[in-house]
Amino acid sequence: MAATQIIADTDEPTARQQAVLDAVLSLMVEEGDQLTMTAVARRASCSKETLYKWFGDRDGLLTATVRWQAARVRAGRYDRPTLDIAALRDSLKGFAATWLTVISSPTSIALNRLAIGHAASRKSNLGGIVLANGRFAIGERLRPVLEAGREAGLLTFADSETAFRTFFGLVGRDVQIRLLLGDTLTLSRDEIERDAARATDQFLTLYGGAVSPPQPEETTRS
Amino acid sequence: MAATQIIADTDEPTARQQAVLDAVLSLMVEEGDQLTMTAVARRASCSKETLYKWFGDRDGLLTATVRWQAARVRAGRYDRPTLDIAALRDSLKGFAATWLTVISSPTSIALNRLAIGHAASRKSNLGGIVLANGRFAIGERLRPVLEAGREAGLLTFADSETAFRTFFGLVGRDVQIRLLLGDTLTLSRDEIERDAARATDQFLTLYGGAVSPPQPEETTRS
DNA sequence: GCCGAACCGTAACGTACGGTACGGTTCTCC
DNA sequence: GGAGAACCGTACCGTACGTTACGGTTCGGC
Repeated sequence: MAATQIIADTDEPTARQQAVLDAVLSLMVEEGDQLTMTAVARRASCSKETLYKWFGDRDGLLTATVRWQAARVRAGRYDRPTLDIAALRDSLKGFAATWLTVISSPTSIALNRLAIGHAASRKSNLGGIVLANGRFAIGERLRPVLEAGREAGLLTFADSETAFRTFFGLVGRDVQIRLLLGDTLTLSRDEIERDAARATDQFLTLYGGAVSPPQPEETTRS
Repeated sequence: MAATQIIADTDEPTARQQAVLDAVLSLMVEEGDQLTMTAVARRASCSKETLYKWFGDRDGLLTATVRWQAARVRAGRYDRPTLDIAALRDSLKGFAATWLTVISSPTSIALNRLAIGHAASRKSNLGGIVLANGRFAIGERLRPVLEAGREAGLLTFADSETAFRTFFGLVGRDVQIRLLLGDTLTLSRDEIERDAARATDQFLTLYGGAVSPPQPEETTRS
């Protein structure tokens, strides 16, 4: 083996390597298609030789980039399930707003496009990594909230996974697929807040226990 | 111009050309990545020269393929809005089941992956075509049903587009993004029927007028 | 100050693939 | 049955890009 090891799955990239991965991300967002090794080397002001020494090959670089972005998104972490309806609503609304913010960000769009393109071929499970750190990670983080709500009698459902998937649908609707397909759809902070509130109210209407949500009016527009 | 015109946007492809486009579709589903002009010519038993004469270039071939598949999907067409709750429920459930069947089909997955990959670059609006014939087409077809339901007092909403987007989310949930990212998720006919019924009941719970849906129980699993 | 490791910049290589050219074959029309 | 168009199969060309190689530079350790 060479003196400098190829970056392993569990290794934390060095600061310089992180800069390279950030260059990949920025290039991915700006150029989309033209994500060549030469372009990455130029953007990151490093040599291609170094790229290959650190990441093995192009797939390794992309995989490291996806992991790097995933680690960054995983930062926020708020469990501590509470027991009153207002806190539950806030918690759900916060999740919804965060999720909408993530999926509508240029970085997420570019990353998902890349992973989806890769899912077409067999090699290197980029799609699996994105799924594990996106859709499934948020599901795992939301589950204790839902189950705490059920134990407090605020929610009624048989399977938390099914309940989460409904929430997921109410929040995301057609946003992600439209953005991925190139639809010019901008979500302002206000729209995200309103959509998050609407989805949360709808979810509570469907899964709320004895307690009824404030008013399920339909005032928000797309 | 050559004797044989390049296939125009409005032209119906000839039978032989349709066979070529079907070859593209099958190749796309089976090989995913390896959609080269040489492979298409081999699969379709035609020469590359013919491909270029008929479709101009690779993008033209892909565009024609997307249009061809879109025309095929657009076959079923059922409006005739009725006025009782049972018919409304059936109509919604039918839409939901059809949509789930479409988005979970290998052809749709491959086609959307291709269009999403293309959306990353600027050239040739494949993503727009897929959106127009998928998401937006079904929205336009469902709108009269929703508005007829509202006029009959069966549904309550301010904006049919917003109502449709909620229905869209309740039906699709995380299915499409998971499939696009390579998750092995198979939907049997029974599961599709149950999911369609669940989504319809949930939608009626949220948007039903004075009439209350039968029982909003939560028995279906994912 | 010297040595070697790490790294930068760039040139070079091999291949895959989009696109073109061309000879041979089939089909159509007269 | 002869001319020409359409088409098949294949060889060919040019380019883009992943990957490798190499000379020059910086930097930490002694």
